[in-house]
Amino acid sequence: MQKEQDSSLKAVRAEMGEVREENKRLKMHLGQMMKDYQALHMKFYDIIQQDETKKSTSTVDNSHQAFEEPELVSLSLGRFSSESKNDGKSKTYSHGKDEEDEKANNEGDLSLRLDCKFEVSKFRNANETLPNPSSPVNIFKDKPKEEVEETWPPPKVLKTMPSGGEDEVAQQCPLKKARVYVRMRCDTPTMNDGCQWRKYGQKIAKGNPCPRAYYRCTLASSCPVRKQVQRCAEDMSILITSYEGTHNHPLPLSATFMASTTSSAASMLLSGSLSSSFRTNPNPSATSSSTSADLHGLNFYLAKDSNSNQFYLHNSSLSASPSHSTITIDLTSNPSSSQFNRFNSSYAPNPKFAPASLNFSSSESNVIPWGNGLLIHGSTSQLYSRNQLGKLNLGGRPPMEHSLFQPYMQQKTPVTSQQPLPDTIAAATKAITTDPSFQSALVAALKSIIGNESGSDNGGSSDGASMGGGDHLAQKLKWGEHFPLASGYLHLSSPTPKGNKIACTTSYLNKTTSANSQPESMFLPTSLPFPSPKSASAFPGDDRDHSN
DNA sequence: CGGGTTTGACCGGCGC
DNA sequence: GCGCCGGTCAAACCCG
Repeated sequence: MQKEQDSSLKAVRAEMGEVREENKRLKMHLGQMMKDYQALHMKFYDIIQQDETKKSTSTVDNSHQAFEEPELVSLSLGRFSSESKNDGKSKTYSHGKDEEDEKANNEGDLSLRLDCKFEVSKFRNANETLPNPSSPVNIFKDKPKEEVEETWPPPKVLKTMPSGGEDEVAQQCPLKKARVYVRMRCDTPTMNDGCQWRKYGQKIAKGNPCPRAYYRCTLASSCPVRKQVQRCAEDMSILITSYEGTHNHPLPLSATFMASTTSSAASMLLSGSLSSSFRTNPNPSATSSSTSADLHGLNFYLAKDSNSNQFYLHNSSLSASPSHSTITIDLTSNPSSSQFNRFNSSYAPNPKFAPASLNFSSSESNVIPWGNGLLIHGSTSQLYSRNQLGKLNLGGRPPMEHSLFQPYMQQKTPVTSQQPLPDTIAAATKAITTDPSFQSALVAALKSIIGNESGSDNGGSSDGASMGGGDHLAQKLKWGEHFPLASGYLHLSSPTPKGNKIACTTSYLNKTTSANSQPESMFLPTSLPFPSPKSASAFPGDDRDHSN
């Protein structure tokens, strides 16, 4: 008995040592990335400022272009193209000095290091020596390689997808399907994701009494994007929407959130961002083995089902199967429910799809102010992921973001806190629900996080008519209308591929915040995100997507 | 009348 | 080969 304890203790210590070593390496990489980031950030500002001054007097379309371009430049993190186009650019993560300091102050926080792991995982191809070989458990060692080869959009989609355009990169490796599931509580039959959808079919899927509705994007006649809407069998209030394909046309801003989210998530899924090292997770609920990790603030908790090769995610994650890759974005704000169980039981009706979830909700999330320009969203619900923080780098131009977030950041919360922080949550909730500036900034931040798929989704692009620079406010209003942050729980994750860091570009933020005189109605806090205003029926059975 | 929805039929993949 | 099942098609229908 004693021997066993000693040996296990030794093992744990050895593991700790390895993790420490890995941490050191990661920190080094982080530092390097920070330098690159700072440099690129400065360059980016210059470019943006030039752009803005150049195009401020242009037509609506041009203004829009000015709006879109910065995203294409600065937010193209985590695209497939980013890797080949500009490795340096891909390093423009949101790691700020504060964050680095914060990490330094949290020596023992493994999650932060894992955060780094994903950061560097992006450069796996370029630098095979990146840390993680000593990782105690690396169940994804093989898996990610598969994922790397996976592609987005799926081949099926490619058949109908017009060549050229911004999907070129994606078309370069048409191998596997990727599907992004979005879970959210929604009373309405379908969430309004900003796109126009035409229903083309409905089926009763096995295992779910609620019919599944099939939609295709009608914003462009040739758009290959399809979505399926289905009520969760176990919780009818949860709407499960799956997206497949990539928009090959400009999207209205209101649609970019979801499009970018799904696209980014899929990209991350397919790009093998999970390839970095993982650690075993002692969570007994894990079916076989489990891992937890963090993708730039996205709490990853994966439980690998050895039988089905499925990865269930506690908080957020993604996975791929040889045939089909799925990722789940959980936007349900249900503090009382067990996400893990949800995913395990009610999710992924089709077992042949390796389900994964990217949970934007957390039972014990907090919004942690983190220094200048960094808004940290973290979850405290994991065993060792509780300090993994989704980071919104709202910095870059300290004065503005600082002033913007100062009031909320002053709701200081210890990063190392292990318990739910009601005060913080309350503060965040209040901030989210009451302060339009904050909301606006969050919109920008979210947009920046997941809007970097604009290359394929044309995130930030517009439907042309109303998306001019002068209509930015209107866009935001629309956006806010479509995407009210739920229940005061703001769960930000950053499903960017290849572990790209989330960065809220200052240009966008500035634009956003500069128009922060918008009325408070910009965000209508509601417990149900993405309500479809026109929706009439409550179930996909009579699921009419009136999001158009 | 045009566009969207409904719904049964059809098709292809997959497992047995 | 057969049946199941998910996904899609397309004619009929509905609605503004």
